[in-house]
Amino acid sequence: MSTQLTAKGAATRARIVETAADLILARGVGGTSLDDIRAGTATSKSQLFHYFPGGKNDLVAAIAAFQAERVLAAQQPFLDTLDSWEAWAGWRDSVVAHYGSQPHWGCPIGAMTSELINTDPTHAAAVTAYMDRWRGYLRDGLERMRDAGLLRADADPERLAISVFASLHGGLLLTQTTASIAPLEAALDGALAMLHAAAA
Amino acid sequence: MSTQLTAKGAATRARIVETAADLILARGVGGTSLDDIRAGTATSKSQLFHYFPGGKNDLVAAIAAFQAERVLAAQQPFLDTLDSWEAWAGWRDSVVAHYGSQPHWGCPIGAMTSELINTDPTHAAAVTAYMDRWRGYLRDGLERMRDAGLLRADADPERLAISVFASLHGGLLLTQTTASIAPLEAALDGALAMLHAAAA
DNA sequence: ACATGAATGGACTGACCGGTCCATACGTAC
DNA sequence: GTACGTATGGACCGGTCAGTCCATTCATGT
Repeated sequence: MSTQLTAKGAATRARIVETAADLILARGVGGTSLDDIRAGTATSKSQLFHYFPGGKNDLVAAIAAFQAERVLAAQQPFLDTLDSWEAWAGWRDSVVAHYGSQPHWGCPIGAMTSELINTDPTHAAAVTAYMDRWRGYLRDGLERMRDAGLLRADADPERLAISVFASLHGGLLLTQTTASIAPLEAALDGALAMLHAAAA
Repeated sequence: MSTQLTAKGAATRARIVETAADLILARGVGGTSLDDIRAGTATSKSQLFHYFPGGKNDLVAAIAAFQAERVLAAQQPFLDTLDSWEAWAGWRDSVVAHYGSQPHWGCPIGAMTSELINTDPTHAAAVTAYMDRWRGYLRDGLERMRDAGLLRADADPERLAISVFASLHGGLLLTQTTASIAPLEAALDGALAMLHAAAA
């Protein structure tokens, strides 16, 4: 990335990432060609390679980072303060609201993960890092709750966080297959019930 | 499918499906070419089209059915008798054992679902039907448990089944990203804790 | 205005892939 | 043994895709 970017160039690059992210979310990495992206962004082939010298790989990496930031940002206010039962309920509602308002069902990161994990270890590692960070917020909140006496002393925040995280992503997978937000709600409610079962 | 199959032909067809299923499980539908399958099965291009006249679509459909049956068969003895807490614990262990013994991480059906849902509605519908059937076993068991007084009368078997199913598939997704069976165990234990919270 | 480098357009290429086609080998019924 | 249908081999075709290349336009500093 030795080339300089003018304001115009940066805007074009950002436009490419955003639009391509939606295209890939809708049709998958393998199902989206550079020509699709070129058409969708009103750019030319040379621009794609100008801004992403590494070609599709570069672009996919940028999109993965963009998607991950977007997903985490939407929950950020809640993720930072998961130290009370009310906060968890609020997080649950914000997750449902966020994924219910998306033009597509399912989780952008989860979908890319399962598609790339078997074909592109480099990208998969990057995406996995985002998922770990995400799950870390849940664990940290549970840890604080345990230390505050809201959870039983023998509760395992890491393990509980994994379980909640699995419910979340499983629920998101089911929203895809059913084209409905209901499974996500059921999954998250189940996860919260599970947490309450570990209350002090 | 008007052609006749001799015993030899049926054996070849079965060999193609089994081997191709493993290839696709390892590298995805889009990441597996007919040439890969041809090489992996020691057959020729014409045989693939001889046994699957509809081409790759036909083959993928056959593989999806094969995978689904394989997965359900592995749990069948447990799925039919999910009407006690002991049975659920046994199911949990059998699921962990089954997915832990696979050469690859994650769920064959889940992976195909999320890959095909955006590109091939026909296959996605077939795979979704299998997932519904699978989830139905869980719901039926919970219904029997509620009727037997093991669950609270106001428990919603359908909703609980969705939640457990989501935990299962979320856990399987995490086994992929972490290359470890631990997340699945945590997810299933969480799901069982959630069920116990609905006990009478 | 002119020079420099970024931004853009789009034709072109080589590889890959799904699918077709024809030729050959095999097996079985008569 | 011969005739017919299945099983198999592999060359070939047309389309698509990622990636290359060169020409042109635009913006900016001097």
